[in-house]
Amino acid sequence: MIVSGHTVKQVARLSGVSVRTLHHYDEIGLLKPACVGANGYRYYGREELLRLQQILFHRELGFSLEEIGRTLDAKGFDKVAALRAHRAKLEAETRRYRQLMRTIDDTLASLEGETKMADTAMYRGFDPAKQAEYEQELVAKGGPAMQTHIDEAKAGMAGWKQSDFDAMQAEADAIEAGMAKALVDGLPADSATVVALMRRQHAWVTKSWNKPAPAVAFKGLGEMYVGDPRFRERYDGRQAGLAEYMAAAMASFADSQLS
Amino acid sequence: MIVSGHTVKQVARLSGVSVRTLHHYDEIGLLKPACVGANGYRYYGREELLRLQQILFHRELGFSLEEIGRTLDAKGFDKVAALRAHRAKLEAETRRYRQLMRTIDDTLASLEGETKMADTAMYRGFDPAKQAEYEQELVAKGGPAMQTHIDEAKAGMAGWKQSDFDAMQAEADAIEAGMAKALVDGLPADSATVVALMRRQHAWVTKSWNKPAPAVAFKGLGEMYVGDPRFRERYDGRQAGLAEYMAAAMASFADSQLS
DNA sequence: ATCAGGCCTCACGGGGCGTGAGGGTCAACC
DNA sequence: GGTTGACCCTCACGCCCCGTGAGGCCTGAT
Repeated sequence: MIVSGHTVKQVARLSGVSVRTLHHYDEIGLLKPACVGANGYRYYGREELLRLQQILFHRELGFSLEEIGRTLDAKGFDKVAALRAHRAKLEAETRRYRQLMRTIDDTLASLEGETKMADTAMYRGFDPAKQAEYEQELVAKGGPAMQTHIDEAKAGMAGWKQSDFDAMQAEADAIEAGMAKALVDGLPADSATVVALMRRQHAWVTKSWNKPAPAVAFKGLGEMYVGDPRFRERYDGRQAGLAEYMAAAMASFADSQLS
Repeated sequence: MIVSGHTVKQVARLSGVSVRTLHHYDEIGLLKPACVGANGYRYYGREELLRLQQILFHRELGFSLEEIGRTLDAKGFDKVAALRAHRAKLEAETRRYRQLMRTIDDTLASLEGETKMADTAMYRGFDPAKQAEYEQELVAKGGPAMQTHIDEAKAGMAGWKQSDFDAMQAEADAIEAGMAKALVDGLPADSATVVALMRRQHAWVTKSWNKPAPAVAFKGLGEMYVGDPRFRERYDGRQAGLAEYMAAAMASFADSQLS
């Protein structure tokens, strides 16, 4: 058998990661060499280089190595779609950076001009999860900010594949079923069971938006279930009163857990 | 004594960090509360909020908590200058992100068009330390890229204070003294002693440039010591032939260590 | 034959918190 | 004046992602 390809050092140089990192990735099964020589040497081929690129992108975006592995190994994983999603996230990050730069400018102005700055304004841009809140601060409750959220959600989902949608559908279905049962059982919106479901709901929204939903937005989403006929139909069609029940649970959850 | 200020949770909400993180920062002495109640509660004031903001900026830029502490506690620390430096780094990061996005676009094109991509091109933008090399790839050796480096170096140094300069001066002086001695002793440019000094020199350049010097640039810097009369005067004034000796050592180091 | 410069496998450690366990405190309402 | 429930505290263990040797084999050029 002809052994060819790049050695660890070569891959390290190409990609900028350390040799130790490659060893580690091999250890945990994240990136296995194309083949291993009789001497135990690792050899990487083009496919592995591409996979490493994917890994680095995901890592750049803050995923854990385990998540990355699961994502890349999920069947139906679409490289093209994933790359597009990465692009979108990078754009979001650059937006966040711009926000940070503005925060710096504001702080500078406040330091030089001796004008006082609101406590909340000092941290704009640090927490990605709070980014949306700042946006909402600007346009007041409701308004166009919600639209922004939805737009970003769409941008994030651009990188998905059928299997992802299927999985998300399944989870949504499970949550709705649980909520329908809770409703029928007459559980209060803040009962442990419902709170647990809301936790899943929040995780679901987080995933589908590609970022944690801030409390206000989560609550607003719940209100949308009641207000928007398409949503209302969907929920009430499954179980009478489910839309309102969901909204109540989400509001309660938002107030209690995410405050 | 009147105890007032923000509690941990409040600070956590304002800044987006976890309560545990605040505890941790207190533990390691990075961010102490303004005062601690008789009950042991931590209370943070405006000054602490500002310090936390500084910490978050530094953290965002990848500094270790220890480094952050030392920087913030260094007397003569200039908030304004530091903020300006942060801005510069954020700009650099956005540039890197743009590079990453371009890499994505290239990869996408290569995936869709079935055209092959150079192995090196696949990783553009991942390793900040290699960023400069990509820049140099574009403008060929020497040229305007060097200028870019110098400009960025200046931008980085904008965030320094007198004490920093003093420390850097001292280190530079020590290195030069060591090199002068090595020269007098007739040590070859690749002797262990000299290599050790070069390691310090490289670290020094890394610090003064706020990022690791790529091999080509390090070598180029050495050449500048010979070519630029101001540098030449400085070195040869200390010890005849030192400029050339430094250049030779740096070139050798660049070739051997950083290749 | 030698020798630098890769390569390998352990194995320890360390930064930056997450995550309980176990237990006080405080404001508010009964 | 109790009882919540939401805070607060202090340990202390653990996890992730490697950095950093130590100790030893491979290999290609001199």
